[in-house]
Amino acid sequence: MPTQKQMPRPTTKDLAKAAGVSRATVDRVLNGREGVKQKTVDRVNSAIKELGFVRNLSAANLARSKSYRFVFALPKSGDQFLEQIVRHISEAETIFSVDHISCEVHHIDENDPHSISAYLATLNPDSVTGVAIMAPETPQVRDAINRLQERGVAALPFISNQTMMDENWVGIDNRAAGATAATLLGRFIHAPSGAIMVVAESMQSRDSMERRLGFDDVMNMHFPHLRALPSLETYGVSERAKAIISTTLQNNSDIVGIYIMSSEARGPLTILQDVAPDSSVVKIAHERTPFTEGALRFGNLDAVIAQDTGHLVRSAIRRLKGIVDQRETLKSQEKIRVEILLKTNI
Amino acid sequence: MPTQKQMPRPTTKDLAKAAGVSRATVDRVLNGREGVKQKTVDRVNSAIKELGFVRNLSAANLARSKSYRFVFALPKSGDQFLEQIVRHISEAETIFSVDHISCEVHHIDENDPHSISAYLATLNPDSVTGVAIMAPETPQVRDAINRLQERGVAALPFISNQTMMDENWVGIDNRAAGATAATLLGRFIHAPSGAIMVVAESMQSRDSMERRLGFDDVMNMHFPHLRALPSLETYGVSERAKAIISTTLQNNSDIVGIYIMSSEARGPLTILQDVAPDSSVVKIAHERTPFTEGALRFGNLDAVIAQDTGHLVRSAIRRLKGIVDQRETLKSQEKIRVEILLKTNI
DNA sequence: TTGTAAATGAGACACGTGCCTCAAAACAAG
DNA sequence: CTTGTTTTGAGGCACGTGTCTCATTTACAA
Repeated sequence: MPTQKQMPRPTTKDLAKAAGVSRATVDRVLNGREGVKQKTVDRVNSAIKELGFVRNLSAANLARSKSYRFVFALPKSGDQFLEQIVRHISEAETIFSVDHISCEVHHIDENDPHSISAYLATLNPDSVTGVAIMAPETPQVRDAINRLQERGVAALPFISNQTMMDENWVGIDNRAAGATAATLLGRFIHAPSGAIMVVAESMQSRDSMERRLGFDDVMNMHFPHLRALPSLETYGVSERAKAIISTTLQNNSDIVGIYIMSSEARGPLTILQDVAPDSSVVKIAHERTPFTEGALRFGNLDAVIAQDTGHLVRSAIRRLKGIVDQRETLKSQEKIRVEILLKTNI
Repeated sequence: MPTQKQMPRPTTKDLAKAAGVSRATVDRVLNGREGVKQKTVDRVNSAIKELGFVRNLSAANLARSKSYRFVFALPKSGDQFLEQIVRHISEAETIFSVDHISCEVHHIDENDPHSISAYLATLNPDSVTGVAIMAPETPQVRDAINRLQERGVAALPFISNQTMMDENWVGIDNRAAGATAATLLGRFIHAPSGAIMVVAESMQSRDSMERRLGFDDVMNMHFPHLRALPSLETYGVSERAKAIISTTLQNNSDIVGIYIMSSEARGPLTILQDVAPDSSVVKIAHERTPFTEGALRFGNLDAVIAQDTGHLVRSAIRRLKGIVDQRETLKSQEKIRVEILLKTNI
């Protein structure tokens, strides 16, 4: 029974001894204080490597009685998807409280980049450790994010993507999401030909555009017998939605599939059930909400493309904390998956 | 700008003051030492509620310089699924090291319940904090798990389910997984009728049985035009697999779909490609591995039903830690999802 | 009332790190 | 060499909790 010796982790004291300096100097190096000769810095750093020293974060946070205060800047509009997110934020707070993390939701006007950037400008490191920002991409917001980071507040685009943020955001690959919707529609539809209605809230947003791109890619490539119609934009107004949806249905008697791209499926789907209650049409929507779950169960939806909102929230928190602590986060854990929900795996 | 006051969390000192006792007594109550009058215990407990006191785990662990040592008891057989798990265990170790958690893999002979229970009997709280056990259900193993817990070692069934463990295990709902496979097969197959071949490693295991049950449920209910054949058991032997698969193909010329139920898809799928390379047959397998990913990309598989191995591992670690710390874990986070992978959302 | 056991309190030290002060040592420039 | 500056060391206190010891108080039975 070869039980490995349980070597305790080296401490700053061990470090000091190994580097032949005092604990005070070790502290100076570890916390980047100035007034240390380069040679000494090097000596300490190589001792760190040699011993495999990692600072004990709990002890450090205890000593400076540090706590993390994160803000989620979310759009005002209260659709079910956002409700889920808010719910998961408070849920996450309970489990992250052991790490002294607290979270707060701040509602922003997603259509007013100026007010968003003004709000972000008010945040300072003393009161807020980090922000997760869900807002459409605009130059103002991007600048505000950069300035936040310079000021020492961690900032992270959340769900809504921002160009040039590349790896540095939390959310799904929307192109893959659209492609997945197309694949499912294509394979679920048995008709030899027909049209597919695509409903969006607005095609202005980067997310919608990417979804549509991925959708069209797959449609053109693999299902040329199906005709994807131009995206209908509801602008979140139900009268308008009703009008354009019923017009489209009238003008295209061969509709065999419907792709609801927006994160709020309730409106369009309810209208569809009013206008065309029969329907052997294949229907796919986005995001898990109480409504889409119900629709899946009752067979009013055939599939849902979703991102796990709980995971989104926890991932954002972990990554904000990672930025603050200057630690890497685990990529494989933080990747948000494009989930497919059927009646059987809700 | 209503900045909330950042009230620091109450400490044991505050508790003592509030309860009108000394810190020593607070400690006696908090850590369940005896020799405290019931009345005093009550007084402290109500003070805890009143103040909303939660002990600072990092400080506590620092004080007793506690660290967690978890063992993953995994089958010997080295299929790709297990390799993924092992990989994710070492990956998880890096991110959990900040919590002073270390993990170790111990290989067990999954077909020898006696040796498994003998191994588990050797574990004691001094060297091992908790074990995640992946082993088929047997009375011996179940007993060994119970005895572990009595001895103060956290124990958690892992991936392989055990009856009566109910909520207390880490893994997917295999019935739902089977049902999901059936739904996808049913909807992907456009033929008006035909047979479906079902390949398993063995139907002895609880997991296989549950998958088959869920599969048949959906098949019978929603796709009566398809005929699911009896499960073929490969016993992990490739000669046998080859024989029974080709026989089945010969005897059923109308096969339109294949469901590979085992966690190792490579064997059966390779054989299929040898025996029947053309194939417009719809094929679905389990578990994400380098092999199944490749097969999805090349179109040799139409879908994969998977459980996120990284999530499985991290969930097990969190839950073991939860048991040790006597804290609740977040159900919504620990639920392992039945994932559907297509070419587009790998 | 006394004796004894049970219950509680007071205090110290430890865990690993941050942060501060003050003195000592090393170094540079004149 | 002296003077002034930079670099380093020694040491202490703090963070919140665990775990001792020893003294003191309280409760209860004789």
